[in-house]
Amino acid sequence: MKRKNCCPIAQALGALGDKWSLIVLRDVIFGKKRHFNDLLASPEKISTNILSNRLKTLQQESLLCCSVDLENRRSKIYTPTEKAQDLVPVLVELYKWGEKYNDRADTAENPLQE
Amino acid sequence: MKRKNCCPIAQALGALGDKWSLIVLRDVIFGKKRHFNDLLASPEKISTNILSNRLKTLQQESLLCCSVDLENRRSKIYTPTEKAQDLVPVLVELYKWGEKYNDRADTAENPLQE
DNA sequence: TAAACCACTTGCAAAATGCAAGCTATCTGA
DNA sequence: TCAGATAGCTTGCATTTTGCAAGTGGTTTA
Repeated sequence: MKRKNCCPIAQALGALGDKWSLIVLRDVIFGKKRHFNDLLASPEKISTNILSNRLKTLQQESLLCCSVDLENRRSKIYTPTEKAQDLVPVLVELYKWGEKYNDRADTAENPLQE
Repeated sequence: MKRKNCCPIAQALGALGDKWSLIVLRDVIFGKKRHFNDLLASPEKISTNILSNRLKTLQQESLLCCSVDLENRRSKIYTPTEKAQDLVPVLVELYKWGEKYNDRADTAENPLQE
């Protein structure tokens, strides 16, 4: 969603305010996932067409860049840009909030641990 | 979207990961908007049915509470809960990110100024 | 008491998401 | 060398969410 001429929060949500973008970025940034199938394997069960679409739009937003794996040419590598790395504080605050109000945060996985 | 047994980020996005929830919360928290028509008037142009639906789901998530304006009984007052106030750091980080990567942050409104 | 106001609801179209199957290029093992 | 496996998709179609416009029903104001 294009949201020019509006407040920075709305601008940010124009790029990130959907069901999957921040999940994908979480996995790329914290989970260090780099391949399509890695991202597919997340517990949130994104489907292939949505993931494919999200990877495209995130590249268009300059949040991911894509390169070919030199040792395995059928494989592509998705890496977060600096713009994506700058979302770490957002994700950390989301994490803290989710943890505080999550019914059972104790049993959940923790993607922030490296 | 219910997302039990999953990471806090996904949990948070289950409540907030749509096109409008954080916009509404931004206006209630920073814009101090309290009435249906105030929220409708935001520059992002939410439509009445979506706003109505969002106000319901945000109440179900315990993010907003609703009361009747005692001085004007046709009017309802929506106020943020503590759970919603705890989103301030998330919104602030989103604001900073949006500002950094916004084409024209200079001309935008600033809902964080009170 | 008629008109305006506030907070919606309804109907319908368009866009996003979800599921399953299939497709193409690359690679691996016999 | 060639059948099968693998990686990264695409396609088709159903369901859900969003978007727009018009209408509704109490409340208040003139």
